[in-house]
Parts: sequence; structure tokens; C-alpha cells
Amino acid sequence: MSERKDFLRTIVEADIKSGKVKEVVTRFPPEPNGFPHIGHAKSIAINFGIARDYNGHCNLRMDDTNPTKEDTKYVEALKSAVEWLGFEWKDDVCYTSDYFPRIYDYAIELIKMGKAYVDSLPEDEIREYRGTVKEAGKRSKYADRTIEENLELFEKMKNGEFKDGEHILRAKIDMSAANMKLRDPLLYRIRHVEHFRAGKTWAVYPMYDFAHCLSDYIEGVSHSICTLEFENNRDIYNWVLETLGLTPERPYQHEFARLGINYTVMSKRKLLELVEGGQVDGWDDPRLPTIAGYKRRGYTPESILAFCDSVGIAKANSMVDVSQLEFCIRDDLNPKVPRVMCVLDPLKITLVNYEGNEEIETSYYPHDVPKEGSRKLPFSNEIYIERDDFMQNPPKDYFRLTPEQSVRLKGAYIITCKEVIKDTSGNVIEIKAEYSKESKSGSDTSGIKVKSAIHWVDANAAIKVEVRLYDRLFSVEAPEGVADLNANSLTVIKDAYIEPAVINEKPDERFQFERQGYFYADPVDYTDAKPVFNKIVGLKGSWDKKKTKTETVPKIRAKKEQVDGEVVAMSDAQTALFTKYTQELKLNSEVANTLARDSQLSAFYEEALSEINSPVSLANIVTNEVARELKQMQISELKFSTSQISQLVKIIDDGTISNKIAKQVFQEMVKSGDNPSKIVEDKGLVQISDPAIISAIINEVMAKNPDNVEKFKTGNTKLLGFFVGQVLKSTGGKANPQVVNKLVAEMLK
RNA sequence: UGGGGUGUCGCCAAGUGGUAAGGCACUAGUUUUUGGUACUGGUAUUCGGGGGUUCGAGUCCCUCCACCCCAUCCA
Repeated sequence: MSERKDFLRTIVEADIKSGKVKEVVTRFPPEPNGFPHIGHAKSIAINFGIARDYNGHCNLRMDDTNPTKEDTKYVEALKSAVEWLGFEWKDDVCYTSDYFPRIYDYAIELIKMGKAYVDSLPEDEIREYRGTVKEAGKRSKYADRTIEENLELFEKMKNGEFKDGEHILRAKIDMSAANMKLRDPLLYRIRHVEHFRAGKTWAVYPMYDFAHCLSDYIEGVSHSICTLEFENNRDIYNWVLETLGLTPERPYQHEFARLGINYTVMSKRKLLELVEGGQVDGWDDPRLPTIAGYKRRGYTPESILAFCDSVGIAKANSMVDVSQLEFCIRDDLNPKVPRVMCVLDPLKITLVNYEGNEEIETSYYPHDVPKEGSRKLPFSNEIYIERDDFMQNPPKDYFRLTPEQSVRLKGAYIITCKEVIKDTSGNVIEIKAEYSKESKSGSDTSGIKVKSAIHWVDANAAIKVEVRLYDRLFSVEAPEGVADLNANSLTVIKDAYIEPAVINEKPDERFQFERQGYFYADPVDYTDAKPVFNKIVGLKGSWDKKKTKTETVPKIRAKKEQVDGEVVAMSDAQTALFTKYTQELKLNSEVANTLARDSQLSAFYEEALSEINSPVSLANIVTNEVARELKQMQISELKFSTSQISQLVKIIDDGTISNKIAKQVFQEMVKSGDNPSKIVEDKGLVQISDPAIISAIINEVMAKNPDNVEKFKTGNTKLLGFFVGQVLKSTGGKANPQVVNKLVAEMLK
């Protein structure tokens, strides 16, 4: 588990520490309208994981507010996904539909407060009235209805007295809000549809934005974690809770970036299209990124969870490389599963000097997997090897069987090719070979050196099995539709040959087929009469990669040309200010520019300047420090005054404090509004410039870091900053950095 | 001149103004009866671009650029 916390856990910890939150309560709130995919797994891992890490709990809640789309079969899929991943939800599964009565009451309350109204505009007009992203909307004429009228109408809506779409309940917020979600959002719509749980009780159903925050509140959720696309919805989330006065212990929403993986699709809509379009064989098709698909393919819950953990949680949209997922499943299975031999594309070998047959006891696990268990490998004069483990005209770095190169049959003997038999069209159909009697595995006295050991099966004892090979579902990294499907995503091998112990003894359900990959006994189609194995993932394999590498087109990346946009021209007044600042006050143009363009800043600057004649230093402080504070508030809200800033500049100019300390003092001024000189005095921040004192400290630091001194002397000059930093740290930032710098440079020479 | 987000290696992702973590991928070597695993090394003089502040900037300020989300009676 990684030491470093993700940003969500950082927030949660801060909330616990500040006392804002007593118990951490999260929830995984899917809408039961589709099968969960690995993106849901990430959300499950986050929500249940955080609850577990902070001794809280996590609810599984079906967000079932839209009766036209939802169904019980999806509820079951969701539940089993969470269980399969190994998490437990608190008490019973929750349903938003169970809260319908309370949510309805909250709606009434909002109406009574005059904060919600029944609108009777037709759908297209509502859309039209909403305005656009760049233009304000306008309010419906129905917004003026009286509270009584609204109450009566809403009651009738609930009672089913109106048709679908005839009326709608909306919040009364702001039709010209820059955030479009706030333009009188819809709260309730009429739906004469039977709900899969609530039945026919309701004719009105709450919208997501109204139901979700209230459901969180009702369940006592502390951290409502969702994906980035809900960032705009956070304002309504807060509006509803605040307007209803639901302040104590209320939930807060936090957003993270959803998971994307290349060569696949991750939206329920696209997944549904594939399933319904027959491009895949159901929701649990092993090529799908659904939990059911991964489960059927043979992925373990541990590997999925490890993957979710490894990709991290952040806010940047990203697309994770499938190889990261593949690493996780290999990493999980490698130390766990038995090694077994299976030939997918058989080439017959006849051992001309071998008679009879035998059974060779062989461990299921390689030397580096500390597990017990073995089976008997039948051996006779007829065996199968993999077709591409023989080459008649091999390249130099080919390690397997050739007419000139012997090879070991893993766990058995070394064989040498004697004759290559071909059919009329030149295909190799059989090899006649000799085995070395003295080369038996474990008691090899033959002295023959081979470059590799290949897998094989006894032709007579092997069992025919079906093996399903999966490749990426799409052939492009960011697929857009069925046109991007990979035509070869599924290869079915009907007649692969596997050693008998796998079928007869069933030592496990997941195996490593030696030298090929990890495979899983298909939980649906496998029968003893017709065993079926799914390929989970291939082994890493550096040989195959070398072969195919030459084919991959080298990426030619055109250097992105950075186009600079046009800077907005200054107004006449701004230009005049700019000229004054650069010409009269000798400010550099960047600082002058910033000041001149910001009327608040320039006003602040001018006022402070009237108290101290140090235009450049003052301008620097104002543009760089004061500007930050002014981004969040008006001048009138600042705790510090212009004259205090002048005082600050004064003690910087006269050398009382360094620039570094000035930042610290400024931060204190922002918080307390105290005079800078008082802060300096209270905290003893006067800078130390005495070279004698500073040299002593430098000596200490050097004594503590002999390695770095050495590194520095051998040329790593980046370390100068390290030493300066250390010295400053040990003086609490008070050492005069310029003196420190000079001294360190001299002393390290 | 709508608003809200995000830009650190090929892909993810850490990073209180003081030596640019880690994983995947890639690569070289050691071990190996899996071209696997394990182990050891190599992989960002630089953080979207340009300026500024500072002794010192991925971190602070200004500005430009790119990408994502928002105008379902979906969630």
C-alpha cells in the first residue's frame, strides 16, 4: 500500500482532524441501469476503501430515481460485483426509492419557502428558456405562482392527476447563473411508470440533483465522492442542503477523475450497444471491461483491486495503459497457480529411439514458487510440441529446436531432430527425432548443452481441450465505435492438447500454461467431456515482442507548435498608468502591466505608495503577494491595510528581515491583521547576517551531510540549494540567504 | 471577454519555495530446465509555453496555449 495519501484521503483526514466529521461515511451509489465495469471497481475501491481506512462505513445505494431505465437484474449485478471485490456494505442495500417520501416532504418544504415552483412550460420551451452557455436564460411566467397554488399543483402531480410532462417542479435559483446547472434546475417530473421497487405508488420522481444530496444527508454520509463530470452539480448539491437548512453533519461532495483504459470503452451506453448489437457474447464476455467479464475471463478480485490502487486517484483526465492491468493479474497469479503444459498448435514428434512409455513425476511449481504439489507426466515415443518451437531456417537468436539445435522437453529428455517430414505443399507435418537416454531431467549425465526447454504433451495421453484466446476488443487506443473493433479479438482453438492431470486431478481453476500465459477454466462452458479454458493474459515474452517490434510504426511526434494568443489591448487609462509606472517609477514592464490592468491592485499600490517612497519593492509585494489575496476578496475585506504593507516594505528595505521572512510575515498579516513590526518582534524574526554565526551553522550542516559534501565537490552543483536550504531551515528561515549563499559557495570549494 | 476543471517521462502519479518520489512500459546485465519470475543497473539538467518575484520556482504572481465537463423532464 502506498505511503502517500491521495487527495481524497488527505481531505478526509483533515476533516477528522478539524472535527468537521465524527464518523467517516461514504457510499457507492450506482444507478441500476447497466452492468458495472472496472470504472465502478475504482469507485468501489475508493468508497469502501476510505471507509475501511478510517473506521467508518460505506453504504451500497441504488440510485434508482428513473423508473424507465432501471431493473432488478442490474441491482443483482451490482451487488455481486461489490461482494466479489470483497467488500461489505453496512446493513441492507439502500435504495433512493426508499427515501421518496422524505424527499417529497423536502420538496414541499422548498415550495413553502418560496424556493420551488411548479412550471408548466412544455419541454422544448423549458430548454429554450434556459438560454445558452453564453447567454442568460429567462424565467418562466409560471415562476410567479403563489405558494398555495404550487402546493396544490404539486399535490395533484403526485396524485397522478396530470399527464407526463404537463408540469414540473423546479427550484427557484437564478436563470442567469453562469453555471447552467443553477438555472432553476428541475426537481421532480411526472412519470406514469411502474417503478421496479416502489411499484405504482408514485406518479412523480425526483431528479438526480435533488435526490442525491438528500439521500446522502439521510444516510449520514460525510464524504460524497463522485466523478469529475459532477463538478458543476456541486453548487446545486450545496444549494439544496443549505436552503433546507440541513447544515449540521451534512455531506460534502468531492470529485475525482474517472478511470479510462486504452483499447476499450468504458461507458454504459457503449457497452450496452456492444452487448445488444451482438458484437460480444453478453455482459460477461471476457473481452469486456465489465466486472462480470473480467471475472469470467479469470481475473482475480485481488488483481483488480491492486490495479485500482496502482492507478491512483487524481483530478486529471487520464487513460491508463492496459499493460498496467495486465501486470497486476500476472503479478497476482505468478506466485499462486500451478504450471502445466498445453500445446495449442501441435506438431508431432516421433522419437525413433524410444520404446514403451513412462510417467515422470513433476512439480506443479517452479523453483521460485514456494508451493507443494506435483503430478505425473506421461511420456512415450509420440509427443506434440508447439509448432513455432521448431524452425528449419532459424534466425541467429532462436533458442528452440532446429535441424542443428537440440532442445530439452521440459521435465523430460533432450531431443535432437533427425528428419523433417513435409506434405506435398511443403508444410512441416512431423519430425523424427532421437532422445538422449542420459539426459533425463534431474539425472542428466549426457553433457549436452541446450539453449532452452520447451513445453510438450504426450500425444497418446493428452486430452483435447478448447482454448479461447482473447485479444484487445478494439484495435485503436481510443475507440469511437464498432468500426474500431478488432476483428481478431477472439480466437477459438478447438483442438489444443493438455496434459491429463489438469483435467483428471483439477489441482486448481487457474493455471499457467507453461511459456504461454495464464488460463482459467471457463466457469460457464467447461464440462469434463469438453473442457474449455480462457486465456487471462499472456506471459511477458521478450522473444515474440522482438519479432513483432519491427512491424510497429515508429511514432513520429511533430513538435507541438505553441501559438501565442493575442493579449487584450489596454484601455487608455490603463496605458497611461502603465507609462507612468515604467517611466516615472521605473517598474519593470511585467509588474507595471499587472498593476495597470488591475484597478483594485493599482488603487492599493497608489495608496501604499503615498506612505513610502519605495516604488519598486512595494510594487513587487503588491503584484505578487497582495494580488493573491485580492483574487479571493475585495480590498475592503482585507485584514491588512495599505500602510501596513508600506511598513513591511520598509523593514525589508532596511534589511531588518529578508524577503523570505517577509512572505512569512505577510501570511501572518493576512490572518491576523497585525502590524509587521509586531509580528517580527513577537516571533523574533529579525534576520541573521553575521557571517561568524552563519559559518558555524554551515559547518554543522556539512558535518551532518558528508555524502552530499562529497557529491558537491565531485561536481553536483545542484546541491548548493540543498545546503542553503538546510542552513535556512536550522535558523528557522532567519539567516540572511544572500550571506548564506555566498558563504556556502566559499566553504564548499 | 460564459462558467467549472486539468496539464510533472511513452502511460499513470507523488511532490510544506531548498538534491524532480514510486509504479507500468522500455532497456542492459545476473540467476533460471518457462525467452516467465526474482535481483541489479539505465532511463525528466526539467514540470504545457513565455515573462515576473526570489539568493533559490514544478511550487508564488501575470499572461498565453491545449484538453475535459456543463444548455436530458439521464445519472
